[in-house]
Amino acid sequence: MAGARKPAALEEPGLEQVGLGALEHSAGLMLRIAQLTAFERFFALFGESEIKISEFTVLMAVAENPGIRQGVLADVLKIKWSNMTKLVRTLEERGLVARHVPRHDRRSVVLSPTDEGRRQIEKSGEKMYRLDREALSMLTDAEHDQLIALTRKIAGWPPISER
Amino acid sequence: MAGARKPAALEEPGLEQVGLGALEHSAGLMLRIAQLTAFERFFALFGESEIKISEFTVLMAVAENPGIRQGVLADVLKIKWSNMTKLVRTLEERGLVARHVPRHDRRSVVLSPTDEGRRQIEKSGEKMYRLDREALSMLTDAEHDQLIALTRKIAGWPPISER
DNA sequence: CAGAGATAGTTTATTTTTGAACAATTCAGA
DNA sequence: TCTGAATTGTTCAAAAATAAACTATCTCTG
Repeated sequence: MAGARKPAALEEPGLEQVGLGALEHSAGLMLRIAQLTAFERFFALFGESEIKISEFTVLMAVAENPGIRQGVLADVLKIKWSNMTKLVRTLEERGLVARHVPRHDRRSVVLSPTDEGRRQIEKSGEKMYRLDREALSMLTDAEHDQLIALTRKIAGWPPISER
Repeated sequence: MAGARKPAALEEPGLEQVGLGALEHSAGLMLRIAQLTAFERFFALFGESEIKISEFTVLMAVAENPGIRQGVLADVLKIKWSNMTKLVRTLEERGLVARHVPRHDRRSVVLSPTDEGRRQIEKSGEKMYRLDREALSMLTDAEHDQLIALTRKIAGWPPISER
């Protein structure tokens, strides 16, 4: 019927006989394809919802770091500042996070979760983690841990043990 | 001066004291952050150029699979069909790939590289792979292999050994 | 302390991506 | 064979992401 024929299910596209030759050793490309696959699967599981996954991620990050500057959060999550502005405004309008301009640096904006925001996390947090893991259910627990270790290293974050 | 303060160099954003709590165990999120980091680094190394990386990737994939249907390639590379249409047209206009409608199925379009396309690959292929590896230079060779194995598995591709 | 330059965030124009509607086939079953 | 559904690809309008210009504030240096 439409352009993309797959009904947003969890099927295999099935590389079949394609094969990308040397391209398959490009970790950058593979990283991207894997990421898109993972998100496709996640969204298929997650379905429609009020809050976007990017918004929920920011909300959770804010709850974990109350008083964080919005630009710092943007950099950590690799969200562009101009997008973060819009995203945070949405969260504020929904009463999930509060923006506050600190007296000592009136250029900046720091964020904290509202009670409603905390409630939202309480309500949906567990589901997020469950679906995130399920989207990657082709990996064993050991492989899952390996993936987290590798991605941390790529992102330049310290290994879990050192924190 | 501008929104993004970093001069597109290879600096550490330096997660510093942030820490995302449980979110750091979301492999989906980590996968995304790692992918964006890797691409950021790749582009910083790669600089300006005639051909976009997505275009070059398609060109190489076509050269590896002459006669492949454009929709199949789109699915494998996780490119939307509507984007693939535009992308392939660009490659055709530059004389790098040829489009051909096979007689037995006149709905479809199959692709093959032109001589000029092959020449382009000859010219730039090595550089691509080098920079791709360099963008992930924080990984050891063993980790790099691990990453490729994991991403293949996520994408639903067979392990290298089985091919 | 004046002022140049840097930093934080927002706004706006542009580009890119997406999704839905569409046309042209092909397929499959009555 | 005929007809309704499915496949393949394109087009186009809407949504999202990006980059560049801009405002406000802060910092540092002479």
